[in-house]
Amino acid sequence: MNPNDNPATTSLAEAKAQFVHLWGVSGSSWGVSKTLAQVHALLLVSPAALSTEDLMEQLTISRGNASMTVRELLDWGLLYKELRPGERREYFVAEKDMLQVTRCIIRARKRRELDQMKRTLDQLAALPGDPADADYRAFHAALTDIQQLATVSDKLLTRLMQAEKSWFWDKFLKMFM
Amino acid sequence: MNPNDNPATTSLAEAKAQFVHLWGVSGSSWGVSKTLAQVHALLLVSPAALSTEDLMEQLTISRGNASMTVRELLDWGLLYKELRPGERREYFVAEKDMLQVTRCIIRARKRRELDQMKRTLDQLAALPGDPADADYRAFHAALTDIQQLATVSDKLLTRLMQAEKSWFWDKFLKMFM
DNA sequence: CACAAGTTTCAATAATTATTGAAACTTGTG
DNA sequence: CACAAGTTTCAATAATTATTGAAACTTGTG
Repeated sequence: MNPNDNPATTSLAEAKAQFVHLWGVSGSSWGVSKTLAQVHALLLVSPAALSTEDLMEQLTISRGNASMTVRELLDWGLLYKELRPGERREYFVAEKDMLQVTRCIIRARKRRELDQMKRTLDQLAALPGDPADADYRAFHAALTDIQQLATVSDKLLTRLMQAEKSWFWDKFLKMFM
Repeated sequence: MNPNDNPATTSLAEAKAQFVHLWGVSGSSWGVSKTLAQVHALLLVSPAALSTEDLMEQLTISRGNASMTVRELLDWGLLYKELRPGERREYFVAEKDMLQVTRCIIRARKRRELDQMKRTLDQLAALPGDPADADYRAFHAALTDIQQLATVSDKLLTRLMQAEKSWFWDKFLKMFM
């Protein structure tokens, strides 16, 4: 009897499939492609490492898509290569520690959403203007506010990224006391 | 002489235009449409309230686009209507307090990115399974981790949203001591 | 070096998302 | 109620982003 025939295993496989599907949907609202989210989800709940071939098959995506997606996830730090001696084929495992996963995601999103904005804000704030002009002062004050906020967010995110589990919980508790 | 001819005013207008442009670019990386970000930016740095007509003209967008975008920003809580007695036309002003703006953005993003995910996670966690199966236990443990993380993020964001300026700075300082 | 077994790139295409613009609607006023 | 002055809706279209799949590349081995 194929082990997938027993009801418990079948329902587990279904649950995993559903997780992959739902993670994909969520991925879209987080601004990453459905495929990226699905590959990540699939590897997160897969006890064994999977090859590009496995991913293509299980998610019915093309070889090119699988390759690019895996490369991006490696870049985020969410996946590791697992090399098997005597095999050309590469296998991938997901980082399973959710604290680490969170750090990687924060890092990637900060880079994409915040760092770029900070650079352009600095540029704008450096533009010259007439301090005697009330309109100019108002504009400059708004810019400064935004910059300050960006700086605070940056610091907060950076701190969260470096956080140890204990630190995180400690501060978190303090925050809500 | 047209006031826009003096150099200081011209450079201010240019700086504002650049701000609107850069906010639009940033908007894309934040997952909102360029137009939404630009309308918001334009109103943020505009001392006076603007009408749909003004927005169409200054950003060269269509009436439909302007209407939908303004409606969405009102929905986020980032814009207010300014009604002028004896005029049919509606004018809009932006919320200028950046702490408020941040709250609105956190609320909207939380709703879009987190709340939906939490619901689906709860659904998945409720799926039955065989506790004797090691694979099932691993899957369930992963789910629980993710749920826990989602809950913590939710609480953190909710707290940030309710934050008073003083509270925010106080906690923020404590956090980095 | 030729070949096998893989991976990566990238132009073409598909899918998705944003925008237009005209028609339908709303609201206040003579 | 007819009209003017606006707003909203939504099907068609444009713009953007993701995906495919075949060709180019890489790497290890006899």
